[in-house]
Amino acid sequence: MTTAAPRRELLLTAAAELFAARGFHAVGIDDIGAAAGITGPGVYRHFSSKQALLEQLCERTMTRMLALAQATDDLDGLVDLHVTFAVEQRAMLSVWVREQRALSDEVRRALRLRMGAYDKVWGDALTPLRTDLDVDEVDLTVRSTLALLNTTSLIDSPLPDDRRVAQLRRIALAALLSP
Amino acid sequence: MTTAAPRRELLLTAAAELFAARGFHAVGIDDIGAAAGITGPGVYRHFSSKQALLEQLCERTMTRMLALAQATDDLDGLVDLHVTFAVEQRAMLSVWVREQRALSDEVRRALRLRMGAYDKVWGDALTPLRTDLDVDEVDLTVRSTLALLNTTSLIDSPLPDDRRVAQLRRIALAALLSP
DNA sequence: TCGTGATGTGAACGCAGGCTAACCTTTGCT
DNA sequence: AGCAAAGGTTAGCCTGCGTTCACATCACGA
Repeated sequence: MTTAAPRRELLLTAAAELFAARGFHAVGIDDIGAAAGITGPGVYRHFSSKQALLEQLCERTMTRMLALAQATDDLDGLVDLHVTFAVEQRAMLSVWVREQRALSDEVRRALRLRMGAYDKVWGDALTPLRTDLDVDEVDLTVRSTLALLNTTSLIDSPLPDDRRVAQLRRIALAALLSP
Repeated sequence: MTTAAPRRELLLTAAAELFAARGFHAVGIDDIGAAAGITGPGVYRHFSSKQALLEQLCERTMTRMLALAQATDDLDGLVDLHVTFAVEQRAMLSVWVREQRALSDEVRRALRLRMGAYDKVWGDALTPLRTDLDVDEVDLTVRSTLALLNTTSLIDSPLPDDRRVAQLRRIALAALLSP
């Protein structure tokens, strides 16, 4: 018997799946509740609103990613990290990519800031390897590559996960390093 | 004095901008009308519903892109085409990337089919150049690269358009061709 | 000049869906 | 035991917004 996953956790992961599959607006509070084994209004015992749920979701994902990235410092490691994350946390990434605008301005700004810090880690790792590019070009390169990896969450390929990861690593490194 | 743009056109471009900026659900029918110089209900003289408007938008964009791509046959040309398109039609692409799920199943399926045809043009151009990859890997490579270019529409960089285009071309070709 | 179709307007309708209210059970502490 | 807090339930409120209606206006061919 699995250790009782607290309802709050159930709700978060259920919501992530649903948002990823159908989109924030197409998912009702009742759907979220049901997916976690309770009725709609029960959700409000754990989150103050549907938006707040989305915010928690983005917040915690971003925080985790940033922490891991800051503990890594070579580009290879960063690519590995992000690719693995993109494959494992597919749902969360597709939510982040597509539902940002459903967040309050305030929260969105805060998350963008942290996203900027994440980009910076990558930029710092890439800059010494690409002396042929200026700052803005490095930045565009980093952000495009991350966009590639993130949007991957929207693609379903017949490839098994391991080969998918391998191929994505190669593509990402090519995009970053080819002069 | 500019030649009178028919209202229908005005509505389409206005809607594209608005959807891109705020998202389909956050834009009201009144907003769309206002941006084209009429009131909300007036929109229904030209489109049967808000969804139908979105559908037309996606439909026409996809059709244009596919036609252009099929008239091109080398990979360089395709990359040029898509990069240019991504920079010029930023709004449309961001709508396509993020609002697909607001479409009816029927229309979405139809558009996905055409998107598949577009991917295939790229795949056919890439396959002979990447004999080291199998079919599925070629496919993932193509789709990732397209995803990269598409999502670029969401990134704003201080780079002027021409340098942006140049850098994106390089990145895309690297992603496609580096072994 | 009149009739007709195309286009636009303000007012109002209907309803989906997020959220609140009122109430019930269970748990655990004193 | 007994009280409070946590966590669920059903019923219902209420607002926003897509859509419809009834009515003006204009362009224009007969």
